[in-house]
Parts: sequence; structure tokens; C-alpha cells
Amino acid sequence: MRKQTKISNAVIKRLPRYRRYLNELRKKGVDKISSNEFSHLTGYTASQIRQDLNNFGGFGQQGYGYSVEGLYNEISAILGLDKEYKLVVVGAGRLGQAIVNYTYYYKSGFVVKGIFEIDKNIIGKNINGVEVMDYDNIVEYVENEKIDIGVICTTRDAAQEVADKLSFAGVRGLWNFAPVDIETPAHVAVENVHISESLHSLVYHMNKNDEGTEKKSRKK
Amino acid sequence: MRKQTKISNAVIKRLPRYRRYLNELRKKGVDKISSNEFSHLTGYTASQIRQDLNNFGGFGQQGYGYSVEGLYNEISAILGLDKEYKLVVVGAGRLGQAIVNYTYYYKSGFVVKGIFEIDKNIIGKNINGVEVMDYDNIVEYVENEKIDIGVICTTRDAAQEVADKLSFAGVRGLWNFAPVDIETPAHVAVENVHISESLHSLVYHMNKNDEGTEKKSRKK
DNA sequence: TAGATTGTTAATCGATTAACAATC
DNA sequence: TAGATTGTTAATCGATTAACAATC
Repeated sequence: MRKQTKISNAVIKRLPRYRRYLNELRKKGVDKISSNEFSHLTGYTASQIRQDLNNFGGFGQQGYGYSVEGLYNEISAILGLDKEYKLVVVGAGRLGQAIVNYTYYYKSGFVVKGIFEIDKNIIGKNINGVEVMDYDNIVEYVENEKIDIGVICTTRDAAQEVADKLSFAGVRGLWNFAPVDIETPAHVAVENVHISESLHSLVYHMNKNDEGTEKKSRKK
Repeated sequence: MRKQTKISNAVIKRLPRYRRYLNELRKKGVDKISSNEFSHLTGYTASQIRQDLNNFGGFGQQGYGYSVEGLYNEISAILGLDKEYKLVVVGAGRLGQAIVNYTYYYKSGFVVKGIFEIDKNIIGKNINGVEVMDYDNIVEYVENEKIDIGVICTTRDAAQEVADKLSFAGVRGLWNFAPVDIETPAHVAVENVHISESLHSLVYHMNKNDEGTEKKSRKK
């Protein structure tokens, strides 16, 4: 069904970014864009944009460009963002709460069905309209509610065990925020988000910027 | 001073990961490791590990391997994680709170000095021991306290303006969580963290996993 | 010393960019 | 039609892997 079976991950990582810019154009009422204009906007070369898109099909029209709305929809479909996904969050700490909140506001298509906790003091409470439930009941819940994605907002030490439980219960994907690399069976996709690593790389670039410019670094 | 002036970003992005694994080894009391053993642990090839490290110097010893503690310290120094950084967070919503919390627990070397808000109802409160201050006073504060890093936890629409203000006030780096790509002057480093993009890529891989396996996807 | 493992050069692989014919 | 811009092939560039001599 696909033109090629193997599409490189570098390409996949660019699609959400293309989509984000297309969404903004769409909201501004722009209805067509050329790869060249899109290049200026996104910072990717026109060649790369066309190359990337043509992994999935010819979405443009020669002499005209791409339909903003059309391309937005195509990319959404490629990523699977034209469907709805049910999530559970494990861990009701500030990070878990932020994710619930974030998903609630920004992400149509993603519905947080429940938050699971081991702390009995929090169980039964309500975060942004989502019930905090007992972690002991998570397997049953995930099975019954046919949950698609588990979001891991636990400590590092608990994360792999939670991942195993969720995989066993039948989730199709894990979105992990604990600072470990989670391992999953082949049929369960996983995305390990290491927020602190981006901070480390920021610090590296900060210090590199300053190299040899110590004198003029801070005005006043 | 550096062996090469230009080290590729791909290399830099791997360093925090190396460092994380080294830290775990260190805590377990392991004191030496070969590139081959480290390869099994991290998933990178031994060749790549040695290649990466030799961008910065010869940290190993032939016939022996690398000192875990020593390499951990070297990588920390390369990244600049042997110094302290003062941060301010802009936006005291759940995301801002989560970052304060996160930084508080996980990240020695990063001190959140203040959180800035426009909402008068929140100003004056206290989050994890950090005072919520009036956004109107941010430039003065950043200048006086010599803040290194600004963390942007605002809405998309406010983000660039906040970035401009912080850059003007003299921060050396911006860690941006708003769903836009922030632009900064050349002397201000920036890391745009797009959490939702990792969710999109997770969804792609989830659906790809399921392709042609619809029949056997969910047991029971 | 012999064995092990690094540091480093050379070979391969993959991803990006350039070029241009196809076509709207 | 002429002009513009895509889709796609070919060329280039960079990053990863393999190989091995240096050396602890």
C-alpha cells in the first residue's frame, strides 16, 4: 500500500513540524504554498520538503504548489492524527497533571480517560475533570476501556514496571517521561521523552556561544 | 583549544545520554567500562561511542577501557554541567509548575530563582519555595540577578515577545516549551522543546506497528 | 610479554541537496 | 502557450561503521 516500506525516522520527525506550520497558515486563511515559500517559513530546504512529501505521494500540483488545507490533512492522515486515542496517565504528580492539562487544551484527538496513582490520599480526586484512580486497578481498566496509549509520569525506578503492566494490559503505545529508556515488546511503540537532555544540549550551546566573547558578553 | 571547531549536533545530542548511563553505572559502583560493554548498555555501536568521545579527547586507556567516574566528569565538563545556572520561569501554569518541580528534584546545578506571571491573582504565591513575581518586573530582575536561562511556559502567542524581553535583559539561553519556534539573537542559545511532536511520532509508529496485524492485535 | 581495547584512518552507508524533465 | 513549480533522478555531503595499528 505504501510506496516504500521503509521511511526513515528523520522524515517522520519532520512531519509534525510541517503540520504545525501548515496549521498556522490554515488558520491565517492561506490556501496555497510552494515548497520554496514553505522552505523560508520552516527553515528546511525546498528540495527536502518535496523529497519528504513524495515518500507518501504526490500531494502538490506542478506550476501551482500545495494546497495548505489539503497537505495539512494528508500529513495528519499519514501520522494517524485523523483518529481518536484514549490515554491513561500513570502518576498524578505535577508532571502528570501538566500532561493532563496540556493534552486537554492543545490536543484534540487525545482523550485522557484516567490518571492512576498509588498514593491513597490522591485517589478519588479530580484533575481537570479526570478522575484519579487506584493503580492496582489499571490492568482491568486498560483492558475494558481499550486504552490506546499509556503516559508514564512516574519516578525512574517505577517506570519499567509500569511499562510492562501497560504493555501486558494491551496499550499500543507508551509515552514515557521518566528519565529512563523504557523497553517494550515489538508490538508496543514507545517514545522516551528526555526533557533534561534538551536542557543539557542548551547549556552546551550557551557556553559555546560565549567562547572567546567573555569580554563583551553581558551589556552593562 | 578544541581539537575541531565544528562538532556535529548529532554528537552533542548523544552526550547527555552517555552521561545518564554513566551516572547509573557510577551509582552502582561500577568503575570501568569498555566501549563494547557500553555499546550493549546504550544501544550505540562501540565504534560510534569511541568516535564521539575522541572529538573531545582521548579519555580511555588502551587495553583497559574507560573510567566510569572519569568519563562522567569529562562529559559533564564538555556540556558545561560542572557549573551552576540561574533560571527564571515565565508562566506559572501547570507546565511552569511542573518544570519548577522537576528542576527542583532532578537537576542539581539548575536553580530556579523566580517564576513570572501576568495574572495578579497568582503573583506573590509560592511554588515549591519559589516566589511568583510580576512579569512587569522581569527585565530588571534578570539584569540584577544575572539570570542565565529563561524558561518559557507561556501560550504560543506570548512566547516570542517573552523571548525578546529575556534576550534583551541578558539571558544566555532560552528553554522554550510553547508550541512555536522561538527566534533569538545569535548570542542567545535556544532549545525549542516540542512535546506534542513526540506524541505525533509515537502515534505514527503505533499505527505502523498495527499494519497488517489487525487480526491479532489485541488479545482477548 | 600477550591480550585487550583504545584512537584513528579508511570504507560504507544514508540522508540531503542540486538539477532538470514532466506537467499543470 | 509560457511560466511556474512539482516529482524524481543524480550528485554531494556528512555521519556511521569497519578495520587495524598503536599502546596500555
